[in-house]
Amino acid sequence: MDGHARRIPDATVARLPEYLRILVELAEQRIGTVSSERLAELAGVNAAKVRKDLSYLGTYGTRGVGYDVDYLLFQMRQALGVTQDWPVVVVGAGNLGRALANYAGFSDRGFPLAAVVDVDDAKVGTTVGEVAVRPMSDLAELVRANQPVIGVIATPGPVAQLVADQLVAAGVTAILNFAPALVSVPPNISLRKVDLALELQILSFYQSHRESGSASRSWA
Amino acid sequence: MDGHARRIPDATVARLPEYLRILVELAEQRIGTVSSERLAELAGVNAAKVRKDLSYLGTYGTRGVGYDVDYLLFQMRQALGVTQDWPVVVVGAGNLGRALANYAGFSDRGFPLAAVVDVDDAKVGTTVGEVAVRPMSDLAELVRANQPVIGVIATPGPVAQLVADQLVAAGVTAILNFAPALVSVPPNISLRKVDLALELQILSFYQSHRESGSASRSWA
DNA sequence: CCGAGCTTGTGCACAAGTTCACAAGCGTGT
DNA sequence: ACACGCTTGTGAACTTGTGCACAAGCTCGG
Repeated sequence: MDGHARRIPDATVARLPEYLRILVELAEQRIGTVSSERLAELAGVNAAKVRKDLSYLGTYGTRGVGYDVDYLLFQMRQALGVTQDWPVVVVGAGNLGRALANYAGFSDRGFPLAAVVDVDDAKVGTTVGEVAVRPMSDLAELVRANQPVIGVIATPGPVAQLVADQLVAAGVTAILNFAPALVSVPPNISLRKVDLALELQILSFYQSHRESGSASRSWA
Repeated sequence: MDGHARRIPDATVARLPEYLRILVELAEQRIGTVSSERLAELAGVNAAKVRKDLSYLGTYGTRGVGYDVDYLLFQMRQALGVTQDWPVVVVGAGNLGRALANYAGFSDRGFPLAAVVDVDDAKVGTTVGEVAVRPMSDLAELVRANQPVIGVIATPGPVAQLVADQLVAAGVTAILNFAPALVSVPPNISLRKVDLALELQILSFYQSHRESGSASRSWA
C-alpha cells in the first residue's frame, strides 16, 4: 500500500540471504508464524535489527503475532530476485573451478551450473560436475543462451582481470570472484569477492590476539 | 618505542590480509618502497584509509618516502600471526570438503592441509588432496599432533553445530564454517562463516535492483 | 644549512550501522 | 466492549567506520 521504495542499506542486504535460508527451513517444518525474536535467535543477531531489516522490504508483520512465514518468504525471494534460477558459468577448470562446479549447494539453492570454460585445450572436453568443459571462445554464446547469468572467476589471480573483462564483454552483469586479485568492472556490473585464504588469515589474527577476541564478528 | 597497543578495529583487520597479499607481490617484484597512495590503488581503497589502517600496526612509514615493503611485510605477518604455518583440518569429505582439500591456494599461503576426516566409513581411507580420509574418532589425535590448527567445517548444514562442538572438544580454537547453518562456539574460540550460495544471492539482489547498484561494496 | 617537494600520521566532521526503548496496534478472553 | 499481554515498527542515542585536509617530518639539491 505504500511506496515502500526505501533504499535498502548494504548491511541489511548482506543479511537477507541468511533470513531466507532460515525461512525456508521454517516453512519446511510447517511453522506458520515467526516472531522477530525467534528469527533473531536463529540468525544469531539482535531482534531489533531483524525488525528494522524486514521493515525495509515493505513487508509488514502483525503486531502481537509476528510474521507469516510463507508471506515473508515470498517477499524475501522477491526482494532478492531469486524467484527464478540464476544459471552460473564458471571460468577456470582448475582445482577451485572443479570444486565449485561439483558443489551441489549451488544448484540446490537456485544457481544451477550452466557451463564451465577454460583456456587450456587439454581440459576442454573433460567432464566437470555435470557439464563438459568448453573453450573460452564459447563464452559469449554460452552467456547469450543462459541470460541472465552469473559469472564465477575461478582462475589464478594474475588473469582474473582479463577474465572479468571477457565476462563483461560477453554480457555478464554479475560476477563472483574467487581469485586472489583486485578486479574492477564498469559501474552497474555487480561484483563480489571471496578469498578463502583471506578468511583463514583473519582467523589467524584473532587467534594471535586472543585476549578479547571478537572474531565471530563475521555474521554467524 | 611506543606502547603501540591500540586495539585494531574489525574493519581494519578484514583489510590486512589484502594488504599482505599485495605486499608479497611487491616484494616479489623487488620493489623496495611503496606509498599509501599506490597501496590504496592496488587494494582498491582510499589512501587515507590505508594510512590509518597501517598506523594501527604501530608500523611507521617514512614521511616524504613511503613504506619499506620488506619491513611492512614483516610487521603485517607478525600482526596477522602468519609467521608460521597454520595446518588445516577439514571435516567432511563430500564435494565441498574434497574441493577445499584439493585447493592448492591454501597451502601456498601458509595453510597446509593436515587432514581430512569424515563420519562415513565408506569414505574413510580414500585419498583426498594429498592425504587419506580419517574417521571422526581420529579427530582429537590429529588436532593434538598439529596444534595450533584451524578447523574447516565442510559438512551439510544440519550437522555443522555438532561438528563444531567436536572440534572445540578436540582443542581447535579457530573454525571456518562453510556449512549453511548458524554455529555457536564458546567465547575465545574464533569463528568465521563463508556461504557460497549466500554470495550469489547478494549478487542477485543488486542485479534485480540495478539502478544505483553499489554491489562492489564487498571489499575489492 | 636552508628551502622545496613529497608523504605520513591524525584531528575532525560526517556517514553508516546498531541497539535501546517505547508508542502503536493486534488478538484473545472475559 | 474493554482490558491485558504480546509483538511490531521506529525515533533517537550511540558506536563504528570513512574521508578530508593539514601539520609534522623526511630527503635531496643547491
